[in-house]
Parts: sequence; structure tokens; C-alpha cells
Amino acid sequence: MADLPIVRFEEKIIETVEKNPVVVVIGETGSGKSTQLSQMLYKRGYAKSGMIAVTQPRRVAAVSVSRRVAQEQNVRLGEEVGYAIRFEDRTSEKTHIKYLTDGVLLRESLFNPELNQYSVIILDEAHERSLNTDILLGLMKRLIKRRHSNLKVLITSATLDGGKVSRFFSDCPVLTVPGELFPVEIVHISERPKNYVEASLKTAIDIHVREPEGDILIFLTGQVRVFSPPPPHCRRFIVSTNIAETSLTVDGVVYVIDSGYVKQRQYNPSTGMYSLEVVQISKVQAKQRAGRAGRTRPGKCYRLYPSMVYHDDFLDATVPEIQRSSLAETVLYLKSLDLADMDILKFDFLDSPSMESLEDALKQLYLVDAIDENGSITSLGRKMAELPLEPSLSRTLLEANELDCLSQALTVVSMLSAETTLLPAPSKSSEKKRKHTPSNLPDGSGLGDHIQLLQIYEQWYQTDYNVDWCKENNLQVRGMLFVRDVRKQLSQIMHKIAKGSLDVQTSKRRRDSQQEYRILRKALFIGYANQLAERSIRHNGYRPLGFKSELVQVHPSSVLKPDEDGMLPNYVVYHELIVTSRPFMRNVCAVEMRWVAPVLAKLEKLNVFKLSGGSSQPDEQIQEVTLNVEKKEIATIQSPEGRDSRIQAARERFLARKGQK
DNA sequence: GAGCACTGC
Repeated sequence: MADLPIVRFEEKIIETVEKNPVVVVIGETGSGKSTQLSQMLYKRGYAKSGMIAVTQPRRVAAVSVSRRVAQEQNVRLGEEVGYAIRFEDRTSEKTHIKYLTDGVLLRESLFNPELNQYSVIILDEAHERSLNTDILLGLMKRLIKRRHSNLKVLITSATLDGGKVSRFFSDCPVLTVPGELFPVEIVHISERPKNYVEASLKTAIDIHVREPEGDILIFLTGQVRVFSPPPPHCRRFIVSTNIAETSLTVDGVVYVIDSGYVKQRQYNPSTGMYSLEVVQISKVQAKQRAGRAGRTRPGKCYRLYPSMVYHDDFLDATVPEIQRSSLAETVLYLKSLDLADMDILKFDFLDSPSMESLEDALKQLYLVDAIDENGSITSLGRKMAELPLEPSLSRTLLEANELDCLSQALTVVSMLSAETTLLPAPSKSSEKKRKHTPSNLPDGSGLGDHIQLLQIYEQWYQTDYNVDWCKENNLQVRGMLFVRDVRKQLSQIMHKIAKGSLDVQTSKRRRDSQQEYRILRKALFIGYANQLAERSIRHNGYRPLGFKSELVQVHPSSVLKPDEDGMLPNYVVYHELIVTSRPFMRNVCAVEMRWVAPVLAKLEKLNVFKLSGGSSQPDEQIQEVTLNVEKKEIATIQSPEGRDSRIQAARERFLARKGQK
């Protein structure tokens, strides 16, 4: 075993684990907790009745840590020591110590809720509070009380508030293991700068002039750039986002400049919108950033904020992801576990999401038929939960299977899973700037971005997955290969849950495209019933239905085309609402007027009080479902096929009810 | 007519 600080605490750790079902281990960076705890427990026979699982929030960590442990154990990776991440399971019957991402462990617990294959579960890096880790914490709390076979749970983290986790687990013991960091001197500036980018550069130059050698790591909110090794006798300036807090270790850093800010994605359950905001970091993050200066020798951290701001203004810990995300997928997952005496609104989270966020999730699940009007999971919902997708997309796949366009839907859904990597790669040379983005790529036939994604993938398929074709068309190769992997995985799961023979083959022939696209759009419409927007009568602004009224625009990058009069479709479904300079719908798909009525009717009779199993406060049952249509517009709006009396009737009933309030 | 931090099944 390696000579790490944690090794000196072996007896104490084993003794504590022996006596307690749950133990919290606080270990600073360099303590060796990620590699040593599993080996200690293995040595003491804890893997006799099951494997020792160690979860990681990131794939690379699961792979690299397991590789090190295999080396230390002197075994081949994949045998006694292995790992499991999405698309890759390197374990065997021999495996005693298994590293896996927290997402993989959640998937496993869907099929084996007691997780009987494991005798020990170590949740590593719990301080990061990833959405998946938070769900696992809640599940572990239930499991240690209910599982028939013996289970030991260890929760390890760098700077987690041990007391809080201990209270959560009925005052379990907390062990603290020192790390192997060098001391870091903290310097606060006396006043917050107006421009922190400028201030950080000034500070960097200052360090360069006055301080001895050593690289400088600067934490800003954008512009990731970690340079390659410098020529000798040169000092590196590394500008980074929070990626260098965890995922990335840069050797040679002695000085850290911390702007005190981070860009964070936030979900607003009342509007259904995501926004990316620059917010103040937490104390935990500030400590993490400072620690990056002490990895190779004593270092210095310059904080571009007064120490009073740090003490009085900064939150102790970062707002956990579970309080910043849409929870439809999470709630569906928990519902599908069929936990005994489980009320979803009262699930025991370390930090509970808001009632509003949970109710928003229930509302969305109801609209995509995953739960019924009483909040019970449907058989459809159970199948949806088996797919590693957000509910809109899993619903689309199941509907597509019914409508006989599964193959196309699989492609679209997989392309959406790699959304960001798919966007045209940043243009390499500035000379090409004048040229428009290559127009060789298909345009979705004017029907929207989903159809375009389908067409792009089908073209790639026709080149036999040619990598050069991707490059020529400004598509990110890694993204496209990822899409192919996702598509394969989803096909396999569909085979399993839908039974029978399915057509999942990517299409080469050109049938009647318009008809084919129409059926696909219908499937997308059913899947995105929770993400339907209605166009304003006079202009091309839309209002998302079922959320607090806000005017949104189709994102300029969309390929959706207006008609001869310059008007966009009366209704669209969208993949995402994102607020940047203004609220935008990203990835939109044209839908037909005649499809819309049943969804409007469903929106109308939405009753969150019932959906939540009647457990929310009576005051909260008055749900503000706004159909977002102004009265004067209702009188005039007509569908292209003529008046759709059902839509009209649904609207009128809704407005009448609203008028009564 | 925009411009986006980081993960994961």
C-alpha cells in the first residue's frame, strides 16, 4: 500500500466501520481516501459477501483511480479491481473492488434496489453534491435500515460539512484525515475590483514581477485555456474556469488568483427556463481553489475580494445541483423504484429541493403520461424510467415505436444527448470568417432543428461514419462518435423494454420524406407535451404553455423556416428554454394545429394537489396554469385547417374557470 | 441575430 496519510488511521477507520453502518470520512486532497479506503476494507475481509463499490462523480476519475488501485494490488485491471462507466464495463466475476460513476450505481439500483451485489458502498467526493450523489445519499439512508444483508456505507469528501451529513445519518461518526497539502498563504484585497478580469491580470503581472518562480492559475468565469508546458525559465499564466477546481490538475501551480465568481446554470421551475448566471462562489469553492496552490510546494492565493465579503457574503457551500435543476427525470426515477411508504414530496434529501420544483416535475411527468392524475406512475412511466434520458425524450421514443418511426426518433434523441458537442466546431482559421457556415449540411426541410439533426446523422451514416466528413462539415468528431454510442445503447434498451422485433436500423433509402418527418414530428409532439409553445397572433414571439407567462423567441441558430408571409408555425415544441440576452427556445420542431387540443385539455384539468397525492398544502393547490393567450387573440385565432372547435372549447372552458377565481 | 460554466445515465 502506498505511503499516504490515511494509512496511519487504518486501525481507527476499521474499528469505526466495524461498529457503525455509516461513517463519514473527511479527507483533504492528497489524503489517499479515494484509493486506500477500498483496499483497507478489502484486506479486512469486507469483500467476502459482496463487492466494495466506490462511486465517483466523473468518468475519468472512476477509470484513473481504479487503474491506480489495480496497480497497487498488483492485479490486472478488470479482474479483482475494475470499473464501470457508461458504455464501458470492465469488471468480471473476479471483481472485489469496483469503481463506478454515481450515475451507473443509480442505474444498477433500478434493477436491484437492494444493491445486494455490494457489501460496502463508498460515496466519494460527496462534497461536490452532484445530483446523482444527493439521490444516492437519500437512498443509502433507507437502505441501511431496510436491507436484509449487512451493508456498510462510507461517505467521503474533502470539505463537506461533516456535522450535517452525520445528523442526516442519525449522528453517525465523522473521521477526519489530514491531507498532504503544503501550506497556502491567503491574501485578500481590500476592495472588490470593478472589473475582475482586469484586476486578475494586474495581480498576475504583479506576481510575475515580485514573486519567485512558479506558475499562476487564474480562476475566471469563461475562456478555458490551459497551455502546454512552457519553454524553460518561463512562467505560465493559466486562465481557467472552475474546471481546474476538480476535474483538472495542473502541475507546477504555486500561485492562485481567485476572482470569486463562477458561471452557474440555474433552472427556474415557475418559468421552465434555464439561465447561465455569474454568481459568487461559496466558501467551500474558495478553499478548493486556494488548495490548488499547494500541491507541489507552499503557495499563495490572491483573493480578489475582501475577507469580510468572504466571511459575511459567501455561502458556506455551493447550492447543490438538486436545487438548481429540473427534477422531472429524478422524480420519475424515484417513483419507479416503488419505495415503500414513499411520498415523493417528503423524500428525505440531505437538502430538499423546493416544493415548487417538485410540483413542477410532477406537472411535467403528468403531461407526458408518466404519472396519472393521482400522481401514480403509469406502465408507460416505468418503461420511460429505464431509458437514460429526460422524460420528454424517453416518451418520444416510446411513442415513435407505436407510430413506426423508432429508428428516426432514436437518431434525433441521440443527437440531442450530445447537443453541445454537435454545434459547429469553432472555425479554425479567421480567413474562413467571411464564408457562411458550410451549407452542405441539410436544413431540416424547414420543419425545425430535430429534423435537421436526423438528416445530419443520416448523411453521416451514408458516408459509413466517415470522420473526415465530420471535419469537412464542422461537426465535432468526438460528439458524433458519442451519438453513435448513445444510439446503440438506446436501441438495446428499447429492444428489451418494447419486446418484439423493432426497426432500429438507420435509414438509407429516401422514402416519402415529408410523410416520414410528419410522423416523427407527431412522436416528438407527444414527448414534448410539457414543452409546447403557442405563437402570438401578430408576431413570431411565442408563449410556452403551462408556465408563468413569458414571451420567448426561436433561437436565431434554428433552421425552422417561416411561411410565405414570414410567419412561423402556430405551435412548436421546444427542447429547452434558455435565457441569455433574452429568453430563447432552443431546438424547436413545428407541430400541427390539429394535434394540440388534447394537450390543451390536459393542461386545463391539471391539478397539482392531486398529482402530489394530496400532500401539498391546501393553499398551494390553486395552480396557476396560464395558457398564456390573451383574450382578444382567442377570438381570432384559427387553425390552417379551419377552426378547430376542440381547441376553442378547451380554451373557453379554461378562461371561464379562470374568470371565476 | 446570437455567443455557452461543469458533469452524468
